[in-house]
Amino acid sequence: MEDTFTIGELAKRAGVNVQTVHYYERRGLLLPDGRKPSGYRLYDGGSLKRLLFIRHAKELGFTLDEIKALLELKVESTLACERVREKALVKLRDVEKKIEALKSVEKVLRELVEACERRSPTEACPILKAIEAEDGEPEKRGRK
Amino acid sequence: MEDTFTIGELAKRAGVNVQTVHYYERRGLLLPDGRKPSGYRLYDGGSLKRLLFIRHAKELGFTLDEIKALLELKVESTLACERVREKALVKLRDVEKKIEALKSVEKVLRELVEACERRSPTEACPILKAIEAEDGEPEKRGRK
DNA sequence: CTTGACCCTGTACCATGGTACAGGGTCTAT
DNA sequence: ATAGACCCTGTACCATGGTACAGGGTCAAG
Repeated sequence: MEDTFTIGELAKRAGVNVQTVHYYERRGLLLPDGRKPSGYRLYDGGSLKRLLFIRHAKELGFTLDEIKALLELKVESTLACERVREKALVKLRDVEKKIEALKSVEKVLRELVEACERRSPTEACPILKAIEAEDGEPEKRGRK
Repeated sequence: MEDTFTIGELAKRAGVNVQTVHYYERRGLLLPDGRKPSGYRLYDGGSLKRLLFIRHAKELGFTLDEIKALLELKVESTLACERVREKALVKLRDVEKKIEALKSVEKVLRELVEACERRSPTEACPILKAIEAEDGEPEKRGRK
């Protein structure tokens, strides 16, 4: 009936390690529910859920600070849903942007690799040539 | 005809700042072509190309260590092309994997936001519920 | 010949998300 | 009652890619 456990068990159940739980505590994301007289931290099922929440949110690309904010929103639960949705939406736009950026990188890399396969044996490496050439700001030379 | 310039000019032409050039030097990516008697570093057009190469390769998602390896391959140029292609290919697979991971994150976030919009006003926030529920390892309870 | 912009070296610091270690105390099984 | 596994606090360290600052020297213009 005492469904409380030590930090080691909590960590194992959540699939993180003990120092990480300490770290989250330092960062204000997860406080123990109590302490034994010896000073050992005690956690209950709610803590485990919270820790799993942290882990899952991290997988969705939220930073620890963002997760902290989400956890704080949970507390003032009723009005929070709209704000949670907004945060998720912002994160969604973020993720979409990252995907677009990576896709253009992917395209360039793919073209480079293909150019490399097509090259005649005497030519210099087209990948290196291409990376050199690809330019951002022309910036005319001539001293300032 | 002395087409050499100081670190400040090099940095400006490449669009990075001076400390970054120092940093790349510490990391072994870009050494000055010489020094003035005063100790001022001198760079030439080749350095600029090299620095731009670094910048572009970074945009393609290579780390500084990987870029260093590419630059070293350039030196032993002839046989290098195949190895450059392999590195680019590895990076391409990397990028593809990142895109896939982000897409599944995108999907989850999108579903959450949509669920949130559909929810009846009395229900708790479905995003928070979903993040809690989403589980990795069930790991039956009962102490070890 | 002084002022300001630039350069030098060396070191420390930033964020991010942890990991590791030192020097203890506690708990549990044998 | 002692070994080994676990816990405590506090601090330092890791990678990554820089940025900033201190305490100087140099260079060009006016």
